[in-house]
Amino acid sequence: MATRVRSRRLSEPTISRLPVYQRIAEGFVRRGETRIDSRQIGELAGVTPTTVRRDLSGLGSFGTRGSGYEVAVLIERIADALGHDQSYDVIVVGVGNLGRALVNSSNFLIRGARLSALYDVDPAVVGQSVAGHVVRPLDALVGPATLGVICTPAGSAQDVADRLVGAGVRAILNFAPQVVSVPLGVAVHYVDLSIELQILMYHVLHGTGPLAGGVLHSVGLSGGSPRRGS
Amino acid sequence: MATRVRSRRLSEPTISRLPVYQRIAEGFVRRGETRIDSRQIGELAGVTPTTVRRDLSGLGSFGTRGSGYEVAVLIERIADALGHDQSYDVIVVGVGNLGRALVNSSNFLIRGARLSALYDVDPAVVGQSVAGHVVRPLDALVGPATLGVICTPAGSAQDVADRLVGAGVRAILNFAPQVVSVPLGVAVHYVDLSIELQILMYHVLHGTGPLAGGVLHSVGLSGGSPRRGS
DNA sequence: GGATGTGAAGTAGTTCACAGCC
DNA sequence: GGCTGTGAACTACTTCACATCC
Repeated sequence: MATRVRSRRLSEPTISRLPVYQRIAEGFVRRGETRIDSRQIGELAGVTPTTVRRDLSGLGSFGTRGSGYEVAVLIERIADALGHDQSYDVIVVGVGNLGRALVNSSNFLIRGARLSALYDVDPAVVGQSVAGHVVRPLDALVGPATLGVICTPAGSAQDVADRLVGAGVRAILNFAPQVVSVPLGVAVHYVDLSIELQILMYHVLHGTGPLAGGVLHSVGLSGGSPRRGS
Repeated sequence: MATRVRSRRLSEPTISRLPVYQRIAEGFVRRGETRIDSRQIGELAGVTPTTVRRDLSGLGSFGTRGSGYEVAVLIERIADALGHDQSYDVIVVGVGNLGRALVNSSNFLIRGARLSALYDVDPAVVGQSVAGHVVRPLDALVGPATLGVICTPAGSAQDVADRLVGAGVRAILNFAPQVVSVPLGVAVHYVDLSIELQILMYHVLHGTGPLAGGVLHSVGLSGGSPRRGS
């Protein structure tokens, strides 16, 4: 059952905004609201109402002219588009400060994500129990898992990425400040803390306030050389 | 001395890639290389050579036709554009798992960023010494500082943002899963871990491999209603 | 020859403006 | 009246293709 198409392909910015809309809708549910309109969503998400409507129109036409969207349906549709009915296994490699913080964070492993195993190279860390999992040695890394998280230093990132791909991982979230190369078909996203700070400082220095704040969205290019297919 | 214009306004995607190029160039320096070309940078950064050249052309014309860029000059120019000669104070609010991990991370506070103070509401945490700073109570939050980092739960994020702005902070990095509203002129970037996972899962489910990976960059809209621009 | 720097073309995303429906 | 959904216009970013210079 490959699900009925699960809506057509959405753009990257749209995909990154849908979870925000969904969170807003959940807030409405919690407050007992039953309907929401694009202006309200936009206000809370920091985007224009038009953008909200354009984003949602990609999920099919389920709003009501004159009165907005039913929150329950909205949540449902976004969950469906994002595949929240699926659950999936997450491997975390690198159990230092950051790795530990992530697996213990209440914001991290939600909506179907399930921690499958933790790995590290450091013999002092291997064998420890973290978030209910015994940390295993990196050499023991095996699948299956859907998603891998890299929390190692930059120098190990490529090696870890290769191992993750070898274990069948289809997507990687990389916290190491290092671009990694992966085969086509594997998605990689980067969270680079020092770069975020540098970007913000650029705005401070150049007074780029006008278009301040923002809902996160990420973009990017690949591993292998982008053209000439790899 | 407002520095001579510091090059013209760069696009958001360009700004987010420059630190990556710089890191690559520093790797070359470390290996004793003295020159680098756009193809090499692009390969390692995961973007096309054209994009690299377009990005760098915004910093002025300092390459040499036929042989690329001198690494030392490249690093210099990027540092100049990004304001790396400035140092600035960072306040971190919320000293839970994540806040702790950040301030202890070697990737976080670099290139001019200087930890100025840590705050928390939890009396059990206040008074503790973390990363060489005694955690202070949130009510004692005062400036001056340039940049604030929010590592609190979502519910406190807006309150903390208001306090940070009150303390004179010009830019905020928000790890709480909550869009915050700030005055025009204050930049906010979001790092939302669960959203990153959800985006990756979307790609896994839809087999969006072709244009895989990606250097993170975030954007967004602000606080006030986005239209009616000022 | 070889790589930069950049007009011109192409592609993606956002915003406008309004027809359509409740 | 009010708000959705969407063609059309616009803006932003990327990629092509090549003149230019070492």
